[in-house]
Formats: sequence, C-alpha cells, structure tokens
Amino acid sequence: MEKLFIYNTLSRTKEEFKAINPPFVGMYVCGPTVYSDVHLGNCRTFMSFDIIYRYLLHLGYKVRYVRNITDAGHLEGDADVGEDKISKKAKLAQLEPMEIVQKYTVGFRDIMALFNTLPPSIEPTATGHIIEQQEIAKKIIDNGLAYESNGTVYFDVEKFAKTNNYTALTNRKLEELLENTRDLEGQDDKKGRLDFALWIKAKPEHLMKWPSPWGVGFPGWHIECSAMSTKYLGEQFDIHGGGMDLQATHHTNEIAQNIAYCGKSPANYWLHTNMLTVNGQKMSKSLGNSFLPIELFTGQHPLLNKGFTPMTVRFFMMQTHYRSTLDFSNEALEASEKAYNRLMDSYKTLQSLKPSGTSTDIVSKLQKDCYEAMNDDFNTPVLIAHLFEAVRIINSANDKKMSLTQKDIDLLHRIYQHFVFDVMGLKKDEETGKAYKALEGVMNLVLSLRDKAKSNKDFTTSDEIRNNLTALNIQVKDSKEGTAWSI
RNA sequence: GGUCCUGUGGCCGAGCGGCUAGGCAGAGCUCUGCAAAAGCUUCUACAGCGGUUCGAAUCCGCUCGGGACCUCCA
Repeated sequence: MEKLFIYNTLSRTKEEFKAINPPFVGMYVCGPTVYSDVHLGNCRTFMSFDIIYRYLLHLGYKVRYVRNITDAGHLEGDADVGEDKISKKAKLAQLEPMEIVQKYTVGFRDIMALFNTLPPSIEPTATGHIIEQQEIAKKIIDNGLAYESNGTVYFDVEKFAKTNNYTALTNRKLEELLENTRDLEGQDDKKGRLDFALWIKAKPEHLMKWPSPWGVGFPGWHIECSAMSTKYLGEQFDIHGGGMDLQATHHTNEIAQNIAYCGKSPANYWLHTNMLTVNGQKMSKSLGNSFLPIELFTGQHPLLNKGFTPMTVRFFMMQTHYRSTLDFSNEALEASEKAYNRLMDSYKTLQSLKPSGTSTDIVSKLQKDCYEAMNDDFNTPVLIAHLFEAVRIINSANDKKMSLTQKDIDLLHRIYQHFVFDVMGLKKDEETGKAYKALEGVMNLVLSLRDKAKSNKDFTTSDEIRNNLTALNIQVKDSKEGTAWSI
C-alpha cells in the first residue's frame, strides 16, 4: 500500500498516516446541532469527511466512523450562560424538544443521503449519554482539574495548563488568551476566565434537564464529544475531525477534558475542514447569507440563477481542497455542472469502446496519479484533474485517434469505479425510474423519425425536430455511430 | 485590538524553490447537409516593492487587499 499523508492540525504538517491498530481505524467527527435545517456549509464538512471515510475504506481499512448528533447542551449566545438552542426552538414552536431533535435529525439525514454520503457507523446523541458525561465530569473533579460551584461544574483551565499544553491545537499563548477574554455577565461562579462548563445548573424554566450529583442540570457542550468518542472508539483513536470553527474552542477543550479524565490526548490526527464562503464571507446562519441545500437544488433563492443537482454540488465541492475556503458563486457552479456532465458522458462513451492496437502504459500511469493525489492529504482537485485525462483518453479512443487494448479499457472501468463512484461518491443523477425509461423510448422514436428525414435529405424537418428538442433543453448530437442525446 | 491564514490567467481552483495542474469561458482548425458534441491547437498567470538563491508563484521582510478565530456556528 502506498503511503497516505494527512495534514495534522496538531503538528501543522502533513504526516504519514499510521493506524494505531491496523487494519482498524477509529474516526470521530463532530456532527450537527439539530435545532434547525442544515445549511450548505455544514454539508461541505460532512462531505469532506465522507471522502476521507470512503478513501480509507477503499484502501482496505476497517473504519468505525462515529459522528454525533448534538441534541442538548449547545447554548445560545455567550458561553455557558445562554439558553439551550434546542429548548429555545421548542418553546418558540410549542413542541417537545425531542420533536425538534427528531425533525431536524431526519432532515439532516435526508439531505446527506441526497448528497450520497455514507451514513456513519455510529451516530450517537448527547441525550443518550448523560450518565457517561457525568462520569467524566466526576472523574475530572476527582483528578483535581474541575470544581463545582453553585450547581455548575467548571473545568479549571489555568490549573490544567500548568502541567499540560492547553493550546496545542491553536499554538496560541495562554497569557494572550487570558488577556483577550471578555468579561461576561453571569459568570461570577467561575474561578478563571477561560474555565468552561462540564455540567450546567438548570434554571427552573429549562426544558431539558437531568439529575446529577450537583443538582438538576444538563451537560456542557464539549463534554459530549469526550464521552461519546471515548465510549465507542476508546481513550485513544486515530482521527478526529470537524470544521475549522471548532478548532480553537470546542476541540481545544475536548482535548483538555480527555487528558484531565484519563491522561491521554484522544486522537493522533486532528483534521479541520475550511469554511464555505459566499461573496467572500463565511456562510453562516447569523450573517443571513446561508443557503439551504433544498434552495440550491430548486434554485429558489435570491442569490441563485438556477437550480443544481446534488451531484453537481458535490462535484463542485470536490474541486476545492477541503482545507481551502470555497467561495460560492453561480458562475463557478455552472462551470462545475458542465465539467461534471462531461465526466459522466465520458463514462457512457467508455461502455461502448472497442479494443484495438497495442497497450501503452498511459492508463496505468493515470491510475498511479490518482492514488498519488488522494494519498497527498485527500487532494480531490488534483484527482479530478487526472480524471479529465481519462476523459481525454476515452474520447480520443472513441474518435479512433488513439487505440486502447481490452486491458486498458478494463483499467479505465476500474479507475471510474474506484475514484469517481467509490471514493468521490458521485453517481448519475437520473436515468433511473419509470419516467426516465418512458422518456428514453420517446427519444428513440423521435430520433429515428429524424434520421429518416435526414436520409431523405429533408433537413427542414430534421432541423425542426432538433430545434424543438433544443428548446426543451435536450441536446442532439449526431455522429458516425448514430445520434445521441442528453439533457 | 490580539492570534492565525490567505491574495494565482476573463472566472473557479491545484501547485508551495527548477519540470510552467485541471475545469469553465474565448479564438482557430478537424469532423459535419448545417449545428451540436468530440478531438487538436491557442490565449501562459502567480497583489506591490525589496531581499536570499545559479534559479522564486513557491523562502524572508515590508506595504496594500481578503478571510478566520478570540463570542453561537461545520
């Protein structure tokens, strides 16, 4: 197996990937907080990790992929004093909090399925692991790194930092963090300005609360990931991922909790995906520039010229490396749509390719290039560049400008299967279902009538048919082998 | 304000010391009843100014843009 290199936020370099216990790989990714519809930025992160998951599977690893659903403990507004996001939404909608959770969890899964992302091996919820979270909090108190204050349990960051590197993920100086932290209202119970809550005392009106050794309350946000990753992947596992916006606070605190709990930093490789931007600004709910995936599919959004299929969007995202920001625009999406269609049309052409001539090593070189791209920190843009080399080869062979042996053709099939379908998770958008079968039959009928007109040199009729089809967004393509069409 | 990242051709985006990805758009040619598709060719860029080096888009410094985090977000 070729060496796989992964950019590790901990070292800020690309490192060779070595699993703790091969062929098994444990991967934890911070999932969504299910208090509203997922937006496209969320989807980008999960699609990036889907590629990583798929590629590890393709390489033969047995991956346990854990991605949590945050259904409690994630607060609104300033740290540790705001209202629980889900509770708030439940009150506004006059629903049970778990109705909110259910609605948006199902919606999230539906959207991710449309994007053809594989479901994780385990999708645990915070509310399903209250006991585990309490146990971790207790142990951290026992270890002297957390304290209870008026029903809330805080992590003692400054004490922890005396013997541990609290800022390993961000490379910041603790003193600077201390200087720059704002004074917040209602946090008088804290000893240190950087301390964060493991367990939070519930106000009487709070909807989601549980008994605990410190009174009725609910878990802090960061501790759920410590609890669930430890439970399902062990105290130390291979990969931990999430969006870059989680790096400084959520992941930093998560590492601190794990070390305070069991003396071990949880993951060897920390991966962070970059943000999706719109007109150069981060796509975020609070800025009001976020699209819902469904708006993107239908084109029903003021910033969108038209709709795009889920696979076009997926391909569009794969054209940018996961650690770069991806700026959203109609023009870029339209370009991706054409490119994606070309890639898929070429696959169709491949099905009818006839072998001839002698073999060259050009196809096996191409396969090697594809692996090299993916082994270099999952570089999908470079992979796609190589795949367009395959497109060129297939089309040249189809035009009889190049010859391919059966072996070459088989290898091209495998390259498509492995990289386009298995690893990138692309698939044909349509060509399934009754409606498409019917359309196919109608098209064959229409085109045979047009062929008849053409062979009678009745170009008025043949052009009329073609022009009308073009108006319906159906493109007619004549060639020596016959007439093809595409939408 | 502090910390960090970033600035590539008309547009999107890789590359990150020498071998000048890729896609979209544009131009020309081949094919074709015409067109489309496809193929080939073409357009050859690295914010600015200095420095290091035989050699810099790639390293260093400064200047000017853009962004992220520090405060809920993937």
